[in-house]
Amino acid sequence: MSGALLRSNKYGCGPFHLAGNSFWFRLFSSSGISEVQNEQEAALIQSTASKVCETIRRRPRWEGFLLSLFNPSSSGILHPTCISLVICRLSDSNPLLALRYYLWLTSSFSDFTLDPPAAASLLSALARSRAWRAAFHAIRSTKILADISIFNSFVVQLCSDIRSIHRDKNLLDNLCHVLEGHFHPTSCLHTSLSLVSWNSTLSASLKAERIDLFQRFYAMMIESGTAPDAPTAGYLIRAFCRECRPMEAYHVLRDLSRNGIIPDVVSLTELVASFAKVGNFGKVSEILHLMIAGGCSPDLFTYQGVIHGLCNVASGETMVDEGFRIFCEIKVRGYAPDVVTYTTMIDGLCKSGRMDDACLLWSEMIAKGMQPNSYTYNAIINGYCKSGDLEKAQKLYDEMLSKGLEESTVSCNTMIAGMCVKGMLAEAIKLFDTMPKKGIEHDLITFNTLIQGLCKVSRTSDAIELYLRMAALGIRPSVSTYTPLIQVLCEEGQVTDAMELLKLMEAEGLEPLVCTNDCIIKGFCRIGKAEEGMAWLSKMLHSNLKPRSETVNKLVECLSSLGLVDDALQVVNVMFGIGYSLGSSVCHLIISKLCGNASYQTGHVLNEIILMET
DNA sequence: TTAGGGTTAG
Repeated sequence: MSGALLRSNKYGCGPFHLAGNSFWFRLFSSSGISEVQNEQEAALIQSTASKVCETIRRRPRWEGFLLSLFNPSSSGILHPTCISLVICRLSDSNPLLALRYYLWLTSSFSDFTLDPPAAASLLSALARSRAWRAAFHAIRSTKILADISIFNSFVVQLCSDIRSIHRDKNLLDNLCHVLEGHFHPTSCLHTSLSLVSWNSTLSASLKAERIDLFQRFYAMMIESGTAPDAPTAGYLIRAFCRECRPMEAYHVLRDLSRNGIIPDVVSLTELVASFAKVGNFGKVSEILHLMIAGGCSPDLFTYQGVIHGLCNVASGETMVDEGFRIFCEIKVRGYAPDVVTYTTMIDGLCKSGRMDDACLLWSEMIAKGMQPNSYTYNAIINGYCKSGDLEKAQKLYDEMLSKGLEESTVSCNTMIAGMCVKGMLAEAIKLFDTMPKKGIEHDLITFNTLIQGLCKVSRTSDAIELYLRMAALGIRPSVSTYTPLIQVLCEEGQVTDAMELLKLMEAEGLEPLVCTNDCIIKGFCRIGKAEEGMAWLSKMLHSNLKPRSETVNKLVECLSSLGLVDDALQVVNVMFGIGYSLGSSVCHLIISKLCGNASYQTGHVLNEIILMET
């Protein structure tokens, strides 16, 4: 009985790991007792453990007097079984108190280590109550992780608590850091985590969108000699996809399939979607065939990814047709498109201007008992905004609200863009102003859309005011913020201000669009500073940027008007080099200037111009 | 027992 108590008690706590010179060891050795030898002692330890728990629960700052309340040599308070009992009991009721007791022990007795079952009990109690920071405190400041099995269950518990991981951005970093310390060559812990634990770290990193951590966990896993399995390969494929490296993911798949292993449908779906997104439909088709041949049938999500890629505007209209064909085909084959699939297809049709087909699908999904959600509404509202039917867009917007679907930054941005396109700036500004009152945040797109709208109608100072407001809100401007501002300033001849903005833009590490350079040159022409325009052109050419034909024509015209015919001819030469031709009015202007000045013997260029004219 | 998909500017 007494032996059984020592080996394991009803709390699952085994014997305390005694260092040779520990306080308790000396205490019992000196009295000739090294084990709990009878039931009387067992009862004493039980009783002391209960009293210690009571004291810790009820009295604040017990650390200062606990040892004076319980005589170490007669109460058994420092007996390993007693300590384990206290830890386990406190862990059950109040894990943070258990941790406090544990930290008190480690700080009071330098050679103290908790026995693995009690350590496991403490850590799992902290994990159960999601006290991850406290758990990491225990891990970092003590030797609590001496046993690998404790580590394994801790890792799995932490990695499955995605809510906490999302809430506390440092949790996975902490885990990675602890693991790196433990698997360091100088560490005494050489046994690796289990495959399940490693996989859970990879899965959690993906869910937290922390590919940097994924790579570190994966590197540790491989270094520690753990062989990856099919789920590992699936996670690896997904990690490569997230990094926009589908070819590397594809190579992982190839290596696996050579060995007859086909990863899960989720990772293959992500790979298919990645290739579809970049328009590599050859690879899409290859993987779909591989899936079917390997017995891992593509599902609705897989085809959804394909259709989404095909409907992408960048892919062009014919691809939307192909997307629609697949959408119809999968229905025939027994797949039941859901709200997301319908939304994707409706959005694709809207973006290619096929509003009638989009409306047919809209009715079809409702007839099938599916209710459009905010994504579906936004897609079709955007379609009507783009096609200029703002009345229909507004009607659907109101319908969306009447159905209890919430307005969002996206829905407001869509309407603001639609209003701006129609020149309804007052309405756009009104909607913009009501957003914060409704608790809807402005974002970069909101500001960019409205700034562009204001610039389009030359409300430049209002646009600049908005630009300053967004900066004050801490929203970092993007290239799309600056482009319309610089353009309108140039059009108004305020080239100095435009250059100021350009400098700000470059200071923020933003690369101006090529057309912004065109605006600057035309701006210089507008204020009669053709030579500065020419200098800017030369800068563009040195940077291998191709100006627009219209821009160079303007520059030639301006230089000619100012009588700088030599310069004008130089630019004409550049134009011919690029493959541009002179517009007829500019041509007439330069010829008249040449004829008016006999000193210009520029036969070559003149000949070319005359040839071009005829 | 579950995972993974869709909407806004340029």
